[in-house]
Amino acid sequence: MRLSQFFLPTLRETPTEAQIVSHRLMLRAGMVRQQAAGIYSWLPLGHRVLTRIAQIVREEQDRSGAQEILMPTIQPAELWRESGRYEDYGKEMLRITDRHEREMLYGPTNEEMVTEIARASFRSYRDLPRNLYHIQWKFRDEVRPRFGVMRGREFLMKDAYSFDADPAGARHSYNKMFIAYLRTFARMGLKAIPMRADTGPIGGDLSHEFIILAETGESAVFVDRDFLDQNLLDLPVDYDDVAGMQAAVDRCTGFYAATDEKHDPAVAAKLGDRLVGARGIEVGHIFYFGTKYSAAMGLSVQGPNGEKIVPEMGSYGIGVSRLVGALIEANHDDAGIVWPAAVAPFGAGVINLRVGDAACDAMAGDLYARLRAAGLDPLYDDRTESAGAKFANMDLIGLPWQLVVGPRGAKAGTVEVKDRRSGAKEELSLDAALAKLTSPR
RNA sequence: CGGAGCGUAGCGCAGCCUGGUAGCGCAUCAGUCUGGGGGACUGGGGGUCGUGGGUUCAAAUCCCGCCGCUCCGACCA
Repeated sequence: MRLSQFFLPTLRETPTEAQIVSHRLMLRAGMVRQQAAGIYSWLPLGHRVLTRIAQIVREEQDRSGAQEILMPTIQPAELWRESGRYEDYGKEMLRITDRHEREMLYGPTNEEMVTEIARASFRSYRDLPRNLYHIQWKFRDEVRPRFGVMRGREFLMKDAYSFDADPAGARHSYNKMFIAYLRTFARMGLKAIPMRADTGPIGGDLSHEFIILAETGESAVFVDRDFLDQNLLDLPVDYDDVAGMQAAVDRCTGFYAATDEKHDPAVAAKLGDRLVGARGIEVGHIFYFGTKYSAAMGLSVQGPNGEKIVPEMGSYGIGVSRLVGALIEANHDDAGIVWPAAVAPFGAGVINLRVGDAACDAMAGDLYARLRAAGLDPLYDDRTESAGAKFANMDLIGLPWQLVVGPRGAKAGTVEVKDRRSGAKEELSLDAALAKLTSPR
C-alpha cells in the first residue's frame, strides 16, 4: 500500500478524552474514531489489526475443533425470557422495540440463541460433542465506558459454546478451549495468565479468566514468577488426547495466580520472592456451567438407550477488539506503538526520504515491489513530507520494520533497516534486507 | 448509579471572572526554498462559541434547563 493513497489520519496532538496510552495511540495513529461513549469506527489501520487478531483467533478455534457460525446481533426478547435472563440482565442490556412493538435486544452474549439453535437441530447423543463459535459485535450498555476500545459498549467478541453428553466430555471441551486460548494469545506475543474466576451472570461452577500483565490493567493480580517463565508456544495440539489436554491444563493451573478478589495473601506468601504483584487486563474468560441453559430452555437429545440427555454446556469468550488495546498497552514506547509481527497492520514500512529524486524513487519502488512479492505486505511512504515527519509517523504506527531509502544509501546501493522494537539500525543491500525480513527472528 | 470536571475551527488551547470587531499553535490549501528525526518563509480557507430559553441596547462571556463527553468510585469480555 502506498501511504499517499492510504487513509491514515494521524494526529500530532492527543484528543483530551483519551486518557490511557492505548487509546491515545489508537487515535493518534488513525486507527479508530469515537462516535459516542464506548462506540468506535475502525479506520483502515485499526481495521487491519482487528482483522489479523480475529484471524488468529479463528485459526486456533478451528484447530481445536470448534466450528464457525454467525448469529445475528439483534435477538428476540422471548429467548431471554426462557432462560430468565431478560429481567436479570438489567440496564446493561440494550433493549429495542421493532415496528410491530415486539421486544428485541442487541445481544450482549449468545447463550440463549445458540441453545435455541441446538434445540432446533440436535436430536441424538451422536450430535455431540459440538462446539460452535462466532466472531460478532456485542453491545453491553456499560455504566461507565472508558479506556477506549478496552471497555467499549460495542465490542467485537469471539464467543464459543460447547455441548457435551456428560460432565467428563464437557470438561474435555473446556480443557480444549483453555489450551486453544493460551495458544491464541501466545501467537500474538502475549503471555496470558489463566486465573480462577467467579462465574458472574453467566452462571456455573468452573471458570477461568485469561489475564495479560500491563501497567494500565484494570485489576490487581498476583502470579508466581515461574508461570511467567513458562514457554506457552509448545502447548500440545492433539485436541483429541483427553489425558494430554488435562495434563496441559493442570500444568498451566499448577501455579499461584489470582486476581484481587481471589487473592489469598497467606498462600501467596509461601512463594516468597517468586510472587509478582502487577496489574492485569482480562482478554478472555471461559465458563463451564452445566445444564443451566439447556435445562431451562428444553434442549435435550436422545441417548443410546433411548433416554433423554440434557447436554452439558460451556461458553468461551475472547475480547477481540479489546485485544487491540491490550496489545498496545503491552507493546509501546514513547514514540508510539510497537506491533508484534503477528498482528502488525503491515509487515514493514518503506520510507523514501527524497521523493522526486530519480535514484531514491527507483530504489524505493524496487524495494516496495520486492517486499510485496515476498508477501510482506509493506506500507510505502511515498509522500513528499519532511524526513522527520516520516520517521515520526512510522514510529507512531509501529510497523515491525522500517526500511529507509535516502540519497546516501541510493548512491551506495544500501537501505537502512530499523527494527522498531529495539531501535537497532543497519545498512544493508536490498538482497540482505529482504533476507533479514523474511527469515524468522 | 454516587462524586467531580469539561464542551470556542479537524486537533490542542486562550478569551468568560470585569458583557461591546472571535483569537493563538498545530493541521489544511497555494507558492517558494529546503531535504536523514514532526524544517522555513509568504499568502489563503475554515467557527450559527454543544443546545434551548432568559436578562440586556448588546451574550462565547451573566442566569436557568437540556444534551454530550471525560475523570474518580461501585460493576463488567
